[in-house]
Amino acid sequence: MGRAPCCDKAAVKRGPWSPEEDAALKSFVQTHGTGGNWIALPRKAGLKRCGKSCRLRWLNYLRPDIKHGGFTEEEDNIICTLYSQMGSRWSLIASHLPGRTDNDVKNYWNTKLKKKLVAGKVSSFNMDNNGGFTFPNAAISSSTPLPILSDVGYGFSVDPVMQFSLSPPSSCPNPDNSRSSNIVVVSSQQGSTVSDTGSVHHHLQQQQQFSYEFPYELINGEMGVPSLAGFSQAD
DNA sequence: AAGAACACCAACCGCAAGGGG
DNA sequence: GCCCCTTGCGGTTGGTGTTCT
Repeated sequence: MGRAPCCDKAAVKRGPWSPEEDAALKSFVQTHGTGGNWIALPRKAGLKRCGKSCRLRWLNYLRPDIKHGGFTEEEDNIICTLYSQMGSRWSLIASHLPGRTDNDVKNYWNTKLKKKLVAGKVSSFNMDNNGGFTFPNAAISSSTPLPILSDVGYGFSVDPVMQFSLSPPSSCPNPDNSRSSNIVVVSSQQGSTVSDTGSVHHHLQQQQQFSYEFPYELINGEMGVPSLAGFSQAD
């Protein structure tokens, strides 16, 4: 026996919401509230929808404080910073962006921001005192302190041998901070993507600099525009 | 002009956590 | 402590519109 479905799928409507359903849900919630029970709500509101579907529709679309439309550069940077700190915790990230939903942020990341980062169009980041990273609107250079994160692009121009440096925060919470990192370097050239990987174990102490030289191969005699696609901490 | 490929995003699915009995 | 129900979350899918060939 599998898990019992949350509702009778044969009896509920699925797919896109009609304006009438939206109006019915919105009117009901604004008049009666959710009553703390989404499962019972569709029946009370006269909707042939699953409670989960109603909840999602309300939270992601019908709530009055929802902000529709494009993300600002400031929102981009907030998302990047928070993603570098806590990964795909979309609801937490969205809680820092008034009017944005976790679904919005997730979709935006997956469809646009990730590509933007890999293309190096988003500002670089700096380590903060808590070991996290921020994305100031600063020019990117290969000497900028590197982040510890995964799946985030980092654009810069380099020599065939790239040298990265990582500065621990001035008030490093763990002065004996030993880390193993994986590095993925991706180069986007016309019509192709070239990647290479490396790993390094480093031992960070307060005020100590770490650097790693990554031998970057020339492909077909031409250097593309490489970016650091992943620099992740391995525990 | 038409079909293919791509991009976007709303919605669904399944799992985990939390709370009440 | 256990079970059941509900909510919340993140990953994924699928429909639709747009761009490319």
